[in-house]
Amino acid sequence: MILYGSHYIYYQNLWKWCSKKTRGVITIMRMSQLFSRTLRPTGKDETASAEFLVRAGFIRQLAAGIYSYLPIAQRSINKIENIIREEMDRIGGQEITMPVVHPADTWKETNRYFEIDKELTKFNDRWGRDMVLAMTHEEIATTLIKSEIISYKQLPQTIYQIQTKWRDDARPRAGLIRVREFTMKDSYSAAANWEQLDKQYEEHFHAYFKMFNRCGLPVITVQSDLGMMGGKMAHEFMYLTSMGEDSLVTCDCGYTANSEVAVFKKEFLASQDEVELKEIETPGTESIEDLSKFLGVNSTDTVKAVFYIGTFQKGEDEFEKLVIAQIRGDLQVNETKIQNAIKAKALRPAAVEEIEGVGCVAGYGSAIGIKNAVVVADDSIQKNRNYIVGANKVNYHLTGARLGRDFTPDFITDIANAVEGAICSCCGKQLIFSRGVEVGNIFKLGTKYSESVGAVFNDIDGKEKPVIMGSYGIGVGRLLASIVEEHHDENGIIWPMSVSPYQVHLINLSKNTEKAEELYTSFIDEGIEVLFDDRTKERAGVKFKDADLFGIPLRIIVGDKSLETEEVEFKTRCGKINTTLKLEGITKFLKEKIDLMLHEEVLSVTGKL
RNA sequence: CGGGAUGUGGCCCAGCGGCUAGGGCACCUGGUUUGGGACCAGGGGAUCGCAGGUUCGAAUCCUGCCAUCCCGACCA
Repeated sequence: MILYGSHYIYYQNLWKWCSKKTRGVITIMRMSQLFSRTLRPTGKDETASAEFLVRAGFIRQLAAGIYSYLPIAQRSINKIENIIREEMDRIGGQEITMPVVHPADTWKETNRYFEIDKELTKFNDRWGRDMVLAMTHEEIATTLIKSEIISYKQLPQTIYQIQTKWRDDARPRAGLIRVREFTMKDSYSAAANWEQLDKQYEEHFHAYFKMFNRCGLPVITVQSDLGMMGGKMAHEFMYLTSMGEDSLVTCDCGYTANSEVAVFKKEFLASQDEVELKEIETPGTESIEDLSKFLGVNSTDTVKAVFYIGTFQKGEDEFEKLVIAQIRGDLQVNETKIQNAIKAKALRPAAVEEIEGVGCVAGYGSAIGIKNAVVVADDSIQKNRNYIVGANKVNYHLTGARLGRDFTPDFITDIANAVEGAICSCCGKQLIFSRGVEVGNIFKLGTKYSESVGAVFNDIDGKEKPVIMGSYGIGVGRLLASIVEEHHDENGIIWPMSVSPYQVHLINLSKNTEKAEELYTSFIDEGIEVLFDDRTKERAGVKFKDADLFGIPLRIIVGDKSLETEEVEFKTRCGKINTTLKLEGITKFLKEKIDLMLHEEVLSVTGKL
């Protein structure tokens, strides 16, 4: 039914439009008609995925961290999304779509409206109401759960969507790896008890591995920071690559963690008798290295102070306060751990004036005698030892300082940063440091959101309880880029069959287009996804270069020479096969090859894990 | 938010006080070529990021702003 002016036109022979051949002609792609174009090398130093996706005409940048996906990319994206859908549906997920623009109210209820800084974009609608752009959907999913779930009999439930998110990231980079606007698969689970949540979490854990495997991407899981999500437990799915921006540790014993939360074994020393606090002159010893050299002591006998300004939230008010982090001299502090320990909204290094403002002296600082500051100490500082600490006086330190007696931190916990050479706390071996891209994550949220939104249900005992939730994300564009990072050579992309925009790249080099056209239609009729390079004005070299760039796994070349013997050339993009095929039975051969590749890919990626 | 760099036809870059802003790629026309990014001839296409200022004269120098990229901070 088409509307022209005010008249409806009904097609009499609608069935014709749905016939197999016609449908095929509609879904085709001929290179001569492709919307995008390929670009020459730029010579810019870019990550492989960014360079090839742009050059091959998959994506175009609109602004920093904001991209359009062109037709060929969209085909890959659709395949990735469908793999995600299949695996989500398999664990009982139900697909929904939630809005991208939210009234700020719910975000105020959970306090994230105030807690999250500039990354959350806030604006007003025409009535002046506070609105936000969705950076994630916990608030809205919880609101939906609140409205739909009233009884334990309805639980457990998992809903998911594949939706646009906006995060005003301070530093977008590396093409699609780190962007501001992106598509994300996010699921939210609702459970009546913790056992149900554990099961949902585990199901997601396995489903994620399946999805990444099917997309041809090897990943590992690491224990991760809870960050702005809050909650109880979290894992990140990491694709290991040197261009990754996340730093993580692994160990042969199986321990893995994002280095933000990585724990390691700290050396504990023999106890010492209590001595008096004594001030000593230590000129020009602003660093631990200078200090221990000057005094001829080990750096483990010192305690350093690192100063930050923490932003804290109290109700709707926020305030800043100096934070003094104390840690044994040989160790480094980890800002994420500090921020989590003291429950600060934000943390930044303090300026000298701010340090002096509470009576501390940078280079000779400690928490001893300081009132107006939040003090957090690392658990490497032993109660039964004497330490050399700053005297808050230029060129002076204190000896014999004891934890508990001389300084009494507000928090004592692990705030140490795992660095190269750190020892695994599980098995005692050296931790291995790597870099990776976070392609997915899973969180046990617990009742954080259900409590603030009021998503409650009646349990079997008749009592009203908050729903126990989980949240699980996968960055679709980042996944696409990671796949390219993993599968490319110097000439372009080498798609895994499962996510390749097309299965077969049919290249015609013959002036007589008849044979190629014939093949093309027969491929379409057999359901083979084919990209047809039917361009007559391009030379062979251009077509080959473009084909390499596109990275479609199978290639059929129609040329005059092989046609003489009723043959065409067959080549795989990975370079393993380069041969000729009889025209007879070629579609059957290709279909079998495609199926085989889909099967083998999953096996080979699984083998890497 | 700190540090650095760059903005010149669609893309990559040259020009860095002197008059009509230049090349390569891409595009259009014609011809020759035709298996790994062809060649010849002709042609179209630019508010030189924006706004001020200095100057007889500004793409070029100065100031401010904006944008993009890289490093760091930040980030599910």
